[in-house]
Amino acid sequence: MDKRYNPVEVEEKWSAIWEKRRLKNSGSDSTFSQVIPPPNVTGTLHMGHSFQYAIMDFYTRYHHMNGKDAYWQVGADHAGIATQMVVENNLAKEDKSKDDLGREEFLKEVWAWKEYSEKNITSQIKRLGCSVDWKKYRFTFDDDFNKAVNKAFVDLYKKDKIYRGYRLVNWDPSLKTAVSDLEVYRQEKEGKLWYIKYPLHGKNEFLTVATTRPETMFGDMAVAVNPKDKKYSQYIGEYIDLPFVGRKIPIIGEDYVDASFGSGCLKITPGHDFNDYEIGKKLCLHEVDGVIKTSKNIEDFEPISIFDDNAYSNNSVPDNFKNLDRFKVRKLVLEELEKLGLLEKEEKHQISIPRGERSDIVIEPKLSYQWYVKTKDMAAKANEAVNSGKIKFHPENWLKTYFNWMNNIEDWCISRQIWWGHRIPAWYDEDGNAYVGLNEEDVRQTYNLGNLPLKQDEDVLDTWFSSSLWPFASLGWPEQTEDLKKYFPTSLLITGFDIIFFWVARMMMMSIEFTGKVPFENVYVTGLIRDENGQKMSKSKGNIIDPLDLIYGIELEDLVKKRTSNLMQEKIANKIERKTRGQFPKGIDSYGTDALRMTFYSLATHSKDISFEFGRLKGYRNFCTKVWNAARFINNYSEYNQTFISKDKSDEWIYAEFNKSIKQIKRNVESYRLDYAINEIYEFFWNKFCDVYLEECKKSGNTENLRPLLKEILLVLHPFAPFLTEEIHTILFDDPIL
RNA sequence: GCGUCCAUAGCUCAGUUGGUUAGAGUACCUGCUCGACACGCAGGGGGUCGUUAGUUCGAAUCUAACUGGACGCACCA
Repeated sequence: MDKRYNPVEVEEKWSAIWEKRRLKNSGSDSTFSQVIPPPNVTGTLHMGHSFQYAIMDFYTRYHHMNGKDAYWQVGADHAGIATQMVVENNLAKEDKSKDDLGREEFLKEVWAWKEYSEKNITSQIKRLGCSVDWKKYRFTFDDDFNKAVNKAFVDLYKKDKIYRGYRLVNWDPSLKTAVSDLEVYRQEKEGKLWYIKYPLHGKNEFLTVATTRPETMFGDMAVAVNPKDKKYSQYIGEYIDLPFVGRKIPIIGEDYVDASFGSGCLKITPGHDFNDYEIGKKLCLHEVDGVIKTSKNIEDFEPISIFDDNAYSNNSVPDNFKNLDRFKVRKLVLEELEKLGLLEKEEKHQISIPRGERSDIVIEPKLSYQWYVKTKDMAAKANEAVNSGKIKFHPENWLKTYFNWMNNIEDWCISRQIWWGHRIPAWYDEDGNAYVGLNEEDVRQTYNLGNLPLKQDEDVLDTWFSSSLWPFASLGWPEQTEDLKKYFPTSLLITGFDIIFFWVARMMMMSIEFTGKVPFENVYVTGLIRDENGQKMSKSKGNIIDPLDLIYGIELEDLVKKRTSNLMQEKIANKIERKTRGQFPKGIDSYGTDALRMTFYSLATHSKDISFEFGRLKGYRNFCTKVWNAARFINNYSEYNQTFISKDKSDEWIYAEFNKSIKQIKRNVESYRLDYAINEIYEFFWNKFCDVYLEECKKSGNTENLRPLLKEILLVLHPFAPFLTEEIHTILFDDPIL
């Protein structure tokens, strides 16, 4: 044995062995199962993945060693929008767009990328020593999974839990697709509130409306005032002549209007604002010969849409405002209003702008046909499972976050106007009637359509729709496979708090819907890995650490290159380079996977942000060396007991301490406190076993118990540091642990 | 607006039911090349536990207010 432990060599050896095997306790009637949150095939894995996989692997090995039939389902996610964006960006570098290629050719490109990314990801998972069965690998867009997705869609449709609706959605003008509420974030910003004078019809008077979005005035269909507002209530029933357009729009009374805000008059633009849409719907606003009318018939409701898919003004606006970007329209509208003397004033105003989480572009509410899942009933059932204790959250306080969202859940828009994803299993005839079925043949038979020309829906499903089926579909559903029977519901789900709504809640709803069972019994919600200052790791901040660089180490020049290449803004490269050189003047050392794993466990506290810190990593690398050297020392004694037999006070003491530690560790592991657990074994090994017991043994010469005790310790340590312990165990006992 | 979380050593964090002198890793200081390990050993310094008031025999821990910070949800045009 070398004086220093060389993790890289040892780890490469064992990970190559482990990737070919499958942990099995087939005789056991008690199982432990979990599914991997399938990583997106968008590139490579980051620290957050490594962190969570380290914990998942811990639990898999731990339960396996405790006699359970432990199973960890592995796989990857096709990640619709995210992956499509990566491939589109790659094409853009060659000055090509997806439309140049066409749908079929483009999808070929995406599949090629998927292969590339998948190879990276799987090799990384293997390198971390994850005990998964690679023969059971699943991809959310493989053929069987596609069937499961179609079946889920069709079943929900038949149960009237999926419907198609024409309404306002969050439209991403850069991706040109609808996105769900969750995929929109709000940016707080200082904006402006413009006061615009709207001329009253047949009078030489004006009503002043206040708006943050003057460009949408072409879509105005009413002006609303509060009926209790004495200043304006007399105008209810009169009309406005909408400037530029000449449309006659009614002045209506609406309790929703806050008389004290702005001018107290609110312009109603049902085609471009969610609140206005609701008001417009209530009054069934529609235009007849340049006049907006109200009615009691919901069929009449017809909002005016003034932007196209790119958020450029369309034919519903006057000629000189046509075919312009919405922000240019705004500028022009303000200029023209000014010229007409209709712009009364502008005020500074705090606004929150909706932006697409992927594209960062300002979301434009847009009228369109989309598919929706009715969520209220499903959410109620999921909540019931939580309330009855069938699903437990760890730590529990995440329940509040969960309920906060679930109790106010809205229908889920699941259609996306992109190409990479599960095509919606709906077919249309020439009149636009939709038929839903597993495939075209199924549709023709079910609806008795004969040879009627049919065209499949061009849209694909939200990625989270397929992800929500993952816990059971990855195990074989809708087939009643052995795996499904044995490992479902799964025991544990380990995931970050950031996807409780996106994923955890939706898995719960879908699982109960389709299997009648909860998807998992326990949810261990982890924090998110941040840099050493608690900052989110991102390419643009230049603070990304690749877990592989911690395992293998990296030269400074390579690290600088890695951090400064492919930046969106070239300007920040210098800053990042300086920062990197300052922080890592000698590059990054090689620490090995076990040290990294143990660092992750020690950081797995119950806080939301987890600052990754090199001090810890160094400490655990030192610990690995310590364990190695203790083993090397013990290996020098050729006489030893087969099992631990207490001979003196020192023996009794260490064995009692060891048993205390084992008990603590068990307790901590079961309560999802791996930070306590790792600390316990660390402290026992270093402070008690090495510093005290080993020294006592040297003095007394009673060294026969060292070897059997080390063997026992290695077993306890194994799920924390699998490579190191396997190597030592094999050297000293000529036999691997697992 | 509603809600959640955080503030403890230079740094990053624990503090598991309210109970001795508040802990760990790292960094720092002083000795040690003495046969496992200098990625080590033996010592050491370093904290008014964000502020204030309260509950209590006893508070880092419970309560309230405040200050500073992170985040989630819903939003007034």
